Amino acid sequence: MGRPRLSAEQQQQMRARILEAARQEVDRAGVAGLTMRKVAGEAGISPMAIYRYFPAREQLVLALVREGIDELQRLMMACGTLSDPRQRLLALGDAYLDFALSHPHHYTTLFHSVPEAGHLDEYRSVFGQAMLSMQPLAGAVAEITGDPARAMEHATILWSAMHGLVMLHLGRRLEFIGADFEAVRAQMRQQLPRMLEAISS
Amino acid sequence: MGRPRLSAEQQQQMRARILEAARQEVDRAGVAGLTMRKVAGEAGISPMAIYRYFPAREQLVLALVREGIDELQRLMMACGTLSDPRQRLLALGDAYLDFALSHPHHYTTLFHSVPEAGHLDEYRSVFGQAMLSMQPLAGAVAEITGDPARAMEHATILWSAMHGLVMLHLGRRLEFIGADFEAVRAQMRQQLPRMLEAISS
DNA sequence: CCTTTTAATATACAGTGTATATAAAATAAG
DNA sequence: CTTATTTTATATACACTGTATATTAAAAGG
Repeated sequence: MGRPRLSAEQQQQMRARILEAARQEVDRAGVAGLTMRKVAGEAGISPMAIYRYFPAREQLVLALVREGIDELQRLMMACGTLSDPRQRLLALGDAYLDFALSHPHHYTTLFHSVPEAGHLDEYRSVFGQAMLSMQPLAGAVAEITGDPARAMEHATILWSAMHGLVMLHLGRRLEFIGADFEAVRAQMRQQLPRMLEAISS
Repeated sequence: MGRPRLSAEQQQQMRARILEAARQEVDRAGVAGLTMRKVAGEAGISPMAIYRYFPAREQLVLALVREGIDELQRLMMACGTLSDPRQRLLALGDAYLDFALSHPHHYTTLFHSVPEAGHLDEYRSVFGQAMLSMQPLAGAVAEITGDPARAMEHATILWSAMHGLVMLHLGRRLEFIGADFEAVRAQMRQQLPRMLEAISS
C-alpha cells in the first residue's frame, strides 16, 4: 500500500527535464553558472527535488559530461565510412574541432572538471567511454603509420594538439597574444598527416 | 593632518603577504579552493582588509596569474643561452613542461580562468606579457624554419600540443583512457623538431 | 476516514564574495 | 591632554551557493 513509486518512465522523463535545464544553463553561462536553484526554476520544480534524480551537483555535471562524450563519440564514429585513412584522419579532426567550437561551454565542461578523490570511480566510468571516441582516431593513425602498437601514443599527441588549440582559443589566450586562431587551425588541419608522419617516424 | 597613509613599502609588504597566502591556498587546493576568508586567515588579517590591496577576488587571482606568467617567461628566456636553435627548441619545451608539472595548480590557474566581459582589459594586459614568453619559442621556430613571418603561427601549434598534453594529463584524462603520459611526453619531445618541420612545410 | 509509503517542498545551516557600517589608530591643532 | 580629522582595519549584513533535515502533500489500501 502507500503512494506508488514513480514509473521508470516518469523518472526518466523528470531526469531528462532536469538535464535539459542544466544543459541550457551550461550553454548560456558555462558550468560555473549552473546552480541547483536555477536548474530547478527552469525545470519547474523545487531545488531539492533535483536530489531525487541526482545525488549531488557534481553528478548532474557528470551526466552532462557523459552526454557530451556520447555526442562526440557519435560524431567520431560517423567518420568511419571514409575508407581512405588519411581522409578519415582529416574528417576526425574536423569533427572534433567542429564539436568543440559549436558547443564551447559544453566542450569546456568535459575537460575543466578535475575529479576529487571521492568521485574518482565515477569519472573513470564516464571517461572510459571517451576512450571509444579516441578509437576511430587511433584506428586511422594505425592504418597510416602501420604501427598499431603505438597508435594510441601517436593519436594522443594529435589529440593534445587539437585540444590545446581549442582550449587556448576558447580561453581567448590566442587573441590575447595576437595569434590568429583560424590561421593556426587551417595550418594544423593541412599538415595533420605530415605531423603524424613526423610523430611516428 | 590625520592618520598618515601607509608607505609604499608597507603597502607592498602587505600585498606580498596576501599574495603569498593566496599562492599557498592555490598550491594546496587549486584556484577553486582560494577563498577570501582563508587567505585572510593565512595572512593574519580580516577578510575585508584584502580589498584595500585587491579590489576583488578575481584581481587576486590575476595577480597570481601574472606571477606565473613572469616565472614562465623567466624560465623560457633562460633558454636563450643555447645557440643551436634545435637544442633551444628542446630546452624551451622542457622548460614549459617542467614548469607546468612542478606547479600544476598554478599552471592550471593560468589557463582555466575565462575572462568576463568586464575584466577583459585586465586580462589583455596580463596576457600581453605571455606573448613575451612565446617570443623565445617563436624565435627558435623562426631560426629553424627560416620563415619568420609565420613563426608565431607555427609556434602556436607546438604550444597547443604541449598545453593540450599537460591539461589532459593534469585533468587525469590520459589516465582515464589508458594513455601513458610519460611515453607520450617522451615521444613528443623526441619528435618536436620533426613536428616543426612537418608543420612548416 | 485513517494509515502507510513515496514524492516534493520548506526550512535551515554553513559556506561564499563583498557592500556597508563601525571601530581603531595615528597624526595635527587648540 | 583633548579634540578633530584622516586613514586603515574590522564587524556586520546581504544575497548567493550546495545540501541536510524537517515538514507537507499525494496517492494508494484497509
